[in-house]
Amino acid sequence: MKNNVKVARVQVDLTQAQLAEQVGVTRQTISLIEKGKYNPSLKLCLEICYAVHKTLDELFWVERESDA
Amino acid sequence: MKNNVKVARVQVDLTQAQLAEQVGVTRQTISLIEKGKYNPSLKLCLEICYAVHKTLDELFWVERESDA
DNA sequence: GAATAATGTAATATATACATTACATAACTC
DNA sequence: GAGTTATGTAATGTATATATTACATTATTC
Repeated sequence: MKNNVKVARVQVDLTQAQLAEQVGVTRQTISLIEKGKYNPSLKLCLEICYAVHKTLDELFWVERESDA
Repeated sequence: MKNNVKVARVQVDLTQAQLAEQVGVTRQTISLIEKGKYNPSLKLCLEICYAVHKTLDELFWVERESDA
């Protein structure tokens, strides 16, 4: 679950803790999402988008892996 | 969790069952997502995007509700 | 370089996405 | 209108996203 949350968060000058509070989750959840270790819910993805002023595609889009 | 999955699915001429099989979930899951009763995971959202040839923003973006 | 802030991460608990099974209704075809 | 296909949805079980608590490590600041 690679994504661009960390870069976008730093761009708007928020710490993990601040972003977490804005979107209503814990700091640990933000950390794990940035590390790609969680598969976040759509709702949480949208909240993060709003907080850092980006769209879903900008933060979370990944091209399909070439078919097996 | 309003979204545009149903319209996009019909455009590529897939039934709920066919889409479900392509993305690796059950038909019930697709039905509930289309009905807006599930908050799907990012991974599943991406799989659906690939199957119907749309992006996250096209299928799942919703503007932030005006702040309270 | 000590104090503080920011981040990584582990252990355990809880909520919920999703599966499974099943049945009911709606729409389409003969 | 009977048979089939597509869809809605309920009950129960399982996997996992997320919370909570806690501690360690890595900047940053004085």
